[in-house]
Amino acid sequence: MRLVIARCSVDYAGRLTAHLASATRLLLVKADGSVLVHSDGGSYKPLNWMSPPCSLVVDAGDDGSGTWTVTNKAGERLVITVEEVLHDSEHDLGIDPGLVKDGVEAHLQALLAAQIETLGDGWRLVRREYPTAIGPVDILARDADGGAVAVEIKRRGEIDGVEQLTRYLELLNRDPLLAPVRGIFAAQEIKPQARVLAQDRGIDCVVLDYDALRGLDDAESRLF
Amino acid sequence: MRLVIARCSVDYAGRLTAHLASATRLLLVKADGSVLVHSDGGSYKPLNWMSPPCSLVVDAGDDGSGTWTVTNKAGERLVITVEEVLHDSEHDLGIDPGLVKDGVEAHLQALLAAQIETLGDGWRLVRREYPTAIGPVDILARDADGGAVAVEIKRRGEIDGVEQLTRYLELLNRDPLLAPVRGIFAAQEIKPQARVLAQDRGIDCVVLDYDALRGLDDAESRLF
DNA sequence: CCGTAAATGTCGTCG
DNA sequence: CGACGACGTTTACGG
Repeated sequence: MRLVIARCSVDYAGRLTAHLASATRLLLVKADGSVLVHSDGGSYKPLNWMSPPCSLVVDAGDDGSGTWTVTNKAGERLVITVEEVLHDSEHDLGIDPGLVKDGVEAHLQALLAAQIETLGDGWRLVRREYPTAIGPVDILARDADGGAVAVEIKRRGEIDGVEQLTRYLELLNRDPLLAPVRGIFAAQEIKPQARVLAQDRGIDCVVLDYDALRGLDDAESRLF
Repeated sequence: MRLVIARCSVDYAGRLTAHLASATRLLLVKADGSVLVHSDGGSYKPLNWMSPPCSLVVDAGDDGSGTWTVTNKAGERLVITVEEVLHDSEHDLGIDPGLVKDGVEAHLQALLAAQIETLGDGWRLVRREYPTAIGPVDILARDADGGAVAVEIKRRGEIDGVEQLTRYLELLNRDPLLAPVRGIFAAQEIKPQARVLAQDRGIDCVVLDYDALRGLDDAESRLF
């Protein structure tokens, strides 16, 4: 990894056209050839960048001033005009073991599938990721009376999730072995607009308590 | 901006829980207190980070080893355990003039509005950003027979865009002065699933040629 | 401040 | 490799 602090201007031409006027910035060159241009503010997103795979050609004099040109196969082009170099260092980082995540939607789905009776007494899991022509429904279950129920799970329940479940329900209800299929929209948090839309479509909303689900799961695991 | 190359492990607890095993990485501390943890690969996204506003507390010995704790108001927490510091430098960057963009969806919309006859002979533009209760439709037009047409424009046409247009059409068709309103889904590229859904809803799909639209626009501009 | 839509989205997964 | 949905999405914009 190469770290350069330089006064520079930047031009990008690719999926859009963009320009950065001259200022002092961090130029970060990664081992895979990718380049990030960071300012001293904003968020984690660089002002400008080129993602790998790409190739960097540096045309610079002894003082470091000159032109960096980064291109990729799609013909996107990032041109950095370096006027003055204030810092330049190279570092060997090695390979990163990578991030381990926990607590996302997949986990919610696994927990709820394992504890489907949370939704109602006598409920049974048919299967997770139940396939339809337009994609899999998170959970298909049967209620105590044997009626089919499609469950869509989100961390944050917004309008798109209700639309998604609506499409699934429309398809599932064409299957005479399943119809009528009820819908349940389950999320840790459900936005008011999503709730209204769900209600309008006859879809029930359930707010999931992640900690409680995890706690129950731990408790049940310990019974073995 | 402070640049630190260090062997470290990282733990994040907030919207999810995540862990990075010990390895050599770049720790980037911006003037606003935000912290980015970058490896020597991946893309512009850091392995882990904390966005501003947040506060950093460093508890370290003379050799730099110790613990960095970054917290924000929402109670999210990023803990960096520094084992060894390989580089540490501070740089004054000043304020950045910021990025100037060109050539996004707004431009597509302007071009298509100026050349609405691209969609059909005798078509007239009613207005861009035609307001509805749930937000503005990109373009409202009248075809050669005077029938109302709502146009939704995307750079990449995916399923969400069709849903969006569907909601607009539902509302517009309640207006007796407009109904019946046809829908057109226009994009530089339309995904197969979006096309299928659009067809199912009676919405026509149009693939836009950005270069051709721009070319026509330039050609017409030159006539003045 | 909330809600919606766009993004040079990026990232995983699965066919 | 492409399609699709999630994301600690982030970011910009409008009410």
